[in-house]
Amino acid sequence: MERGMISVDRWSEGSQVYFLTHLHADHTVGLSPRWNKGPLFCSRISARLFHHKFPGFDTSLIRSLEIGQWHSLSLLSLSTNSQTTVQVMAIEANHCPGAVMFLFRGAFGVTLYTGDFRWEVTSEIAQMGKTMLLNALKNDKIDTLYIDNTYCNPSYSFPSREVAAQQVVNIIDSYPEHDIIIGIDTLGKEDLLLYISKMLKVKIWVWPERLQTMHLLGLHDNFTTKTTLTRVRAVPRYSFSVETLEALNTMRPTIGIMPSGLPWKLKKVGSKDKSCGLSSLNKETDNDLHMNMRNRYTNNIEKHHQYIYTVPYSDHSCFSEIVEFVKFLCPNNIKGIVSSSLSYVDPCYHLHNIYGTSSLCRKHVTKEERAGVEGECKATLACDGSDDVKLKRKRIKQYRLCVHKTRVSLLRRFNRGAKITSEDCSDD
DNA sequence: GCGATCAGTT
DNA sequence: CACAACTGATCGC
Repeated sequence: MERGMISVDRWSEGSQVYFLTHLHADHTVGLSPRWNKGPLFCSRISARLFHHKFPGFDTSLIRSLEIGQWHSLSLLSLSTNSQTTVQVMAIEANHCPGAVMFLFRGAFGVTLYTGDFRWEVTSEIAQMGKTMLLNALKNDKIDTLYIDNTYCNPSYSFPSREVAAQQVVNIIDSYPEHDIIIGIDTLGKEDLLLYISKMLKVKIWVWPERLQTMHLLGLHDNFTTKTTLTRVRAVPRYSFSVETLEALNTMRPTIGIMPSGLPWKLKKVGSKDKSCGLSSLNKETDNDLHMNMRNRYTNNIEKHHQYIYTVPYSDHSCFSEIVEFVKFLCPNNIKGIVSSSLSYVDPCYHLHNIYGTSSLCRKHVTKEERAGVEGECKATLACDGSDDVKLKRKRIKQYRLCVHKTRVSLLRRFNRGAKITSEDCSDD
């Protein structure tokens, strides 16, 4: 962020202080148990989870910040070569447990780094965040907003997580005799699982390592590692596939649910019929009754495979929420955090029209628009050669028999728990 | 043998 | 297709 001074979710360059918004893997690239470049600031929950993710990490480096309170840091200003005070406040990001935004105030002005965040107008937590931001900013304007632009494109639109969670419950309800598999990551979507657990009055199976995380979050009462106790299981997303579901269905009727903000477009022409075959499942007996029920409960939910539903449950803001957020803050400059997505091409391009209604910011916008166009050109240029690059990069694959698992993968497996794909893992 | 990076997956 | 978040392979030291 501030070169040589402050890094947020960046761990390789040299800074005086480091900030972690949350513990998802794409924000901890470069962090390891041996990392020791300087003090690391994060929320209290992230601090608690930190040792679980990086056992052996030098705990004296970790500083947990109280959410909603200003903290002062004395840093060396590289431009004036003298000590300068920077204030920072952690603000609830409403993304995953422990996730926060960081609001900085210093000689460089006011900067807000959102990390990943969800700005759900209906959610109390987002309202708290809003109040917190208002109180913190008072009359100050944000000079630079680093924003989670993951879904910063008008085509991304999805309901609140409350609504999506109910959709999930409805799906499960409509398959009373089925096992249910839900794809999740190592952190996040706990609220969805809790909602399911409470509404259906069942515990939810998670893999052993995930149960430890639940313990650390104080949520373990609603979870178990005993398969016999429940028909609802949350499994690692990377072990969730069509093949997995088909394999499971040879043993027990099983439905997979993938909570995701992605707008899955079901393209299969004429897929909703006998072409799906229903294979060996004896579903057809009660088909009519249940199909009617399912249709009623699950309209506008994507069933993109015979056994798989995707539900628009997202921990990132949808486009309209991003617009709301930017309108609310009206920052002088906007920078997208996510650089890989299409939306990065011009995070401000999609936003510029909202400035049209807000003359206060107009002059800053034109600057941003220019930046956006520039970025777009660069992206286009990069794309021109992409096929070539891809061809060059595409190496001849050597299909060695890899009996040998690397130490890294074994360690990762050990740390995260084995990749659980089915009905194994008896008890804790 | 390690971290860093690439490739591939849902 | 897209994305985030992940695993596993490979590269370079």
